[in-house]
Amino acid sequence: MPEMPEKQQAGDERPRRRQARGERRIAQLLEAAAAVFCTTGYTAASTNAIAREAGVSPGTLYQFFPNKEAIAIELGDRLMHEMRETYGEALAPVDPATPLEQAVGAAVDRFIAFNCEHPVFFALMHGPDVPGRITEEHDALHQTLVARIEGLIRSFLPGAPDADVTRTAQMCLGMYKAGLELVLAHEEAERGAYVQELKNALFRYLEPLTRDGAAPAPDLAAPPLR
Amino acid sequence: MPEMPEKQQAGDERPRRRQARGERRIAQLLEAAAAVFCTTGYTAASTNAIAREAGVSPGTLYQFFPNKEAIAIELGDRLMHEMRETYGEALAPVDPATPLEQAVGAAVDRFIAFNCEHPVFFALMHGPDVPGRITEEHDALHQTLVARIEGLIRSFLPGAPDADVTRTAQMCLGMYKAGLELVLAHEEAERGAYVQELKNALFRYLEPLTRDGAAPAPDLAAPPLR
Amino acid sequence: MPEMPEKQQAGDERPRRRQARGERRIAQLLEAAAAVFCTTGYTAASTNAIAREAGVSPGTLYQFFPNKEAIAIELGDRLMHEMRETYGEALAPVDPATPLEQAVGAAVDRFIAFNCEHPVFFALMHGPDVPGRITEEHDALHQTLVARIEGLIRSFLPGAPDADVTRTAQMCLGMYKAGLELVLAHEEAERGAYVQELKNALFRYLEPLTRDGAAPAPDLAAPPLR
Amino acid sequence: MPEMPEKQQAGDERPRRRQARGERRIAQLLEAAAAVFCTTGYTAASTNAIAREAGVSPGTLYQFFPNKEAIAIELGDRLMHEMRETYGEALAPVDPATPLEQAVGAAVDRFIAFNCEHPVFFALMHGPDVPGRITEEHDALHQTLVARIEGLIRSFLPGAPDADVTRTAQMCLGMYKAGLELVLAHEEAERGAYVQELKNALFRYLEPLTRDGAAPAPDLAAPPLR
DNA sequence: GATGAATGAGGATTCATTCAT
DNA sequence: TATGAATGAATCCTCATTCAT
Repeated sequence: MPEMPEKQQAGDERPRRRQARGERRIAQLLEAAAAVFCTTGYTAASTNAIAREAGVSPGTLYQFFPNKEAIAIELGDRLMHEMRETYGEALAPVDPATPLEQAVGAAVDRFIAFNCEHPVFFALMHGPDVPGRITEEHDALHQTLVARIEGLIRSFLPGAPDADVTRTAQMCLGMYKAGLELVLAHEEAERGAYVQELKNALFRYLEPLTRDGAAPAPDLAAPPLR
Repeated sequence: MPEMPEKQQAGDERPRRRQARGERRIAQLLEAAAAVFCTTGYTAASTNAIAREAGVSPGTLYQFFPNKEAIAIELGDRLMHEMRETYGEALAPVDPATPLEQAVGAAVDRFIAFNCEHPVFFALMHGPDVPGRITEEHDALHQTLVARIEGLIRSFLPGAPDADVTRTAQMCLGMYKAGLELVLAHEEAERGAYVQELKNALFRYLEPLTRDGAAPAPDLAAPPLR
Repeated sequence: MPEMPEKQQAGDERPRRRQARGERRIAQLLEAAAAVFCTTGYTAASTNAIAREAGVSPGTLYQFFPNKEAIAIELGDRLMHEMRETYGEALAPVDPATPLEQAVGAAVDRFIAFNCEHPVFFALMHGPDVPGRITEEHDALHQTLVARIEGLIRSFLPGAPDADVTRTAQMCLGMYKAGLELVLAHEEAERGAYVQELKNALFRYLEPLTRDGAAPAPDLAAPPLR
Repeated sequence: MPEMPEKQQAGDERPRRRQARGERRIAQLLEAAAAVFCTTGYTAASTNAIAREAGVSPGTLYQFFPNKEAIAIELGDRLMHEMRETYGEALAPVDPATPLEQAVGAAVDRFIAFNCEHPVFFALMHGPDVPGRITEEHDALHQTLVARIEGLIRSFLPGAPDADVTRTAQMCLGMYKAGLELVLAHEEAERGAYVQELKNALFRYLEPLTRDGAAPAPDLAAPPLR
């Protein structure tokens, strides 16, 4: 047992040196996984395909990840990390005085820009195509995004009840995803038009909420508008 | 259904009866496929599983459908057919005088009701989880739905340019899908709240369009950010 | 549903005709499995190897057996069936007047003969090499054999308590197996000598039990022999 | 650790210390191997699992053992060594005057006690479950045990021919193994009963041999049946 | 039409072993 | 020495599809 303590105690350098290669491999594998997820979708992606794409043998992949889901989770984590690094803690750090349309517009632009830089993002967000089968990695990503949107919403609606904010955030995320799908499906001018459409939809959805403090929505349900 | 008679010129009865049996088989298979798509998702569904679920041999399945996609296409077609039968040609046959919120509310309710009666609908709408890989059946379904929504929108905006109507319809469908996902993911009161939220989002998105005829939207595009 | 009853009702011919091929395949696969189990042992045997030995593809094997264990179970069942067919319900149908040594000798001879004709028997009896990991098929085989030996013992010791009979039978089976291993490991004269040795051991083990009715063994434990 | 420079021409200390570390590693690995063999069985045990259990990398394992079999061989050797250390050269150093039942009882008790202290013993004794595939380590263990039993038998039957003694020893070992399996498979009182049963079987098997000097067994072969 | 057998490539995963550090 | 990365064949098993009956 006292086999390696003398070198160990210093810190955590030692294990690192070995992992240099490994760390590179992991990055390589995640990159490959991203590519495969993008082209085939998460469900249809195979670990063998990922390994092949990464130019390593299947065994090597399994040295670093126990299975496909673990890869997706790690990928999602890194994506979230990068998003946080790039855009700060909230999706958009807004001061409440910012006009809503500006905040929404900026958030959408960032969201889309981020996705264009990291196309896997989209693939991971959609995850397996079964509603019931929520896998861990998909959910983690989803929850993180919802939390970020909640933060954004709260900066405009400080007093709103949690449940309402969550619901609104979920709805916004859904609209984001739907809009993103449309944006990605088009090009050039049409793409721009869809970007605008998404901004419109979100702005209009949120705008009424900011008019009266407490009530999260002047629901058009019972005696709704007017 | 009497789609290919030109080859069967001679008899009328024989082919009929044969087709009768075939029709039943096909219905059986589609029902089974629906069940399997719902539980495992389209991508992960296997033809063998569908055949098993239908209580027939794999060979029989392939006597009626050349492959998995064909099953999904036929399933989508029938779904669309049924929707048309149930709800008429437009998603909601509206008279332009109907208040928008009412029209939207009714359309959402129908949409959700239809999906609850035909859960495959959701599975098929989402289809394979890759954006680029638009499969035929998914697309057919999608186009049909878009067309229906376009009809609905046109009844409110008779003079709007095609491109704008299409874009709006696409956006609406995306919001529908996103909202449906949220609705299905919750239960009881919360589900109801999400239904309302979806209605709100759609109404608010569409409402400005109805205020001025020509301009599809008093876009917050032009003078927006500032 | 009323798709095939008219042919079905007659009996069970129809399904059979199809299964003729399948039945043959099953026999073929079991034969191959027997060969593989014999050469590589149960634990190390692979389903692919069995399929290869049978000259079929892996998929075919899985059409008939869900996994390796199922093959072993079926193999064991057939073996037991054959044993019953060949030797009757008891391992040796004895009349209590038969001298014990004769009964033992006959039983051993049959046991060995049976094993020589069906070498898998040995492989299956030993099963996976972990004591705790008793697999179903090994256990089934074991229990059946114990039961048969119990029957044999009871014909000599009608009044013995169940627990004692079982224990004795287990011991006999253990000795049988151990002896068989030695017999198979040798050839010619030496093999014969081991056969005799096994008979001796069993006879001497059982002989004292037959001398006094009730007591299963004049135990050499406390004041043993003398 | 500063142990590498010169090959090892002169010093006594240097090599020693190197071996010291190596010895510890080896012991560590063997211990781990024992644990793994016990839980998964020899055939199913993997070198990676052994290394993991030992807390070392696979590479380290292969620095000391060329393969799995070598581990088993070394493990068996050490086991035999320990047995010799603990119980002396013969399985039981008996003076011919000792009553047989006492000698047998003591030997069985020791055998079982040893196995309880070293559960691998059992796993190694059974080894790969194929009769033909006698692996080296299994055989070594087996031969050693047989030799020890031969010694024991000879102390009672000084004049018996080698072949007979060997055969008897082999048979005894087989019975031992079979009995041990039963003993381990039961607990509490039942376990004790099986221990007794094993003693009975061995004693009764050997007892006739001690009655007349020359003939190894008053075989029930020649004038037996009758 | 219907069946069930057959296929073989491909899925995830593990393994004994080797190699660079 | 020791490590951990790497390998690639082999594990079990499934799948879409075809074929003989």
